[in-house]
Amino acid sequence: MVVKGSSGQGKAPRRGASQRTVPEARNEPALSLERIVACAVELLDAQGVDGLTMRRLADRLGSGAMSLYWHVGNKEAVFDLALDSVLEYAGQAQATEDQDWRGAVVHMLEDWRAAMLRHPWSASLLPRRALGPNILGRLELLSRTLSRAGVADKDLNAAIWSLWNYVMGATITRGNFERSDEDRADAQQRLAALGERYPTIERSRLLLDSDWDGAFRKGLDFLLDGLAPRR
Amino acid sequence: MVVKGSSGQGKAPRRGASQRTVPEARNEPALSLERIVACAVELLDAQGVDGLTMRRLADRLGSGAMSLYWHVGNKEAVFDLALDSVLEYAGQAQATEDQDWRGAVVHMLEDWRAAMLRHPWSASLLPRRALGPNILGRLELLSRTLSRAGVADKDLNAAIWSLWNYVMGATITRGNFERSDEDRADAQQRLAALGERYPTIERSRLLLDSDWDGAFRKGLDFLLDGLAPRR
DNA sequence: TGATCGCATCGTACATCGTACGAGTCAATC
DNA sequence: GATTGACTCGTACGATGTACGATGCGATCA
Repeated sequence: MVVKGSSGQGKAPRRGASQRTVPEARNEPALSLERIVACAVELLDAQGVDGLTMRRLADRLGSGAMSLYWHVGNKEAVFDLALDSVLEYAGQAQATEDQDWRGAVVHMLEDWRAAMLRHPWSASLLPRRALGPNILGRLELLSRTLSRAGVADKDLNAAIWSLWNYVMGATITRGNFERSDEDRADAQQRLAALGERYPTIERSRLLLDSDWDGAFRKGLDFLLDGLAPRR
Repeated sequence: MVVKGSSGQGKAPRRGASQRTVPEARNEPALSLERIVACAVELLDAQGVDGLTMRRLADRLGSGAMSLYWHVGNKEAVFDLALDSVLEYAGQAQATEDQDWRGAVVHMLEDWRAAMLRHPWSASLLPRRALGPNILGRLELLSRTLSRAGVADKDLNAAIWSLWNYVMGATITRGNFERSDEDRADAQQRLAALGERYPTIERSRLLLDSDWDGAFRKGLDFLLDGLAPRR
């Protein structure tokens, strides 16, 4: 059993009422794709992208490193699965039917951004062709909502990508500047040292105390105004 | 001599008219930060992010692997320097004085995007706090131009980040979907297989033949309309 | 002239990584 | 009882980033 590419969820091992004896020498509940992915997310949260090693992951799961490869194919797949698993979206069904399409779109995109900010490593995993079911689901929802809101078919793709791009960029940027206080101090000092070369951004304290959330909301509104004007 | 962080460019070795004899046993022109960075970019262009190894880089430069560490500190620094070096912008001085501020902004941002698309690896390096001089320069230019165009100080940071975010996201997304035909066929097939779950994005062929450039331009225009309305 | 010193280069060595390979263990089936 | 297939894991290999120390060089100073 191998999950290739980014798409996979394998069938869970069936194991009935009877317990395996060896793998869980005393307590470990046996490997499964779900456990692996969940544990990978934990590890990424705790140690960041570089902290995720197949060996460490296996240790945490109480198994041998090579056992993982029955379930996942390779490390790339672990990354892809972890990323997609973090981007699940609950509000699929209900909100769509609202006539408040704009509220629905904003809600989904803000939730998206929030999810990624909860897991800062996710931003650095984005630059890869990972189109798991959750990501596709969000795209589908976005697409359907905009379409229902009256965006013409010929403008639909442009609208979707503009919004998606905006969210991606905002998340990545935000993640970059949300480092430790120490890093922030570093940046300030470096900028001050080069102050005369970059007077405008130094004066506006661009790197230091921008209102990220406000800026995100504002830009999003402008985009929506343009893409699908409030009638 | 060590370039720490992302900011550095060290002074070039001074070497007068006389040649060193050992390092360039016959032909190699001696190590320098510039040569290292330029060669790193070449290597990244040719082999992608994973293709860049200190050993390979050193080989190309005709030197030993450890020699690089006199100039760069660590591999991270090489990445940061390569990224920034690719983002140089020529149009600094002249365009700024134009009254056509909007043209200047659009030009700079499109040039930015173009530069990153010329070097597809740059997108995957973005999610890191790399603020080299060229990136800062672009931010400064953007900032100054918008300010001069009449954007109020209190709105300035939000405007800058919205634009920056948009460009980042667009570039990263575009890079992801510009893979080989083979990958594209893969995606198509995968989507078709799951067709019934994602009918809307399948119908619009979202992943296949979107007009990236057009979408980019359109979204950018909307953003600019909102952020700094044409009077 | 020789001694000293800072810049720069590089060989060796080590820890760590992803993972190929194949042997092992079990439950279910024949 | 033999076979099969799902699953686990120990060992091993090649590659990587880089710490460390040895080495050579030109310039400076005695």
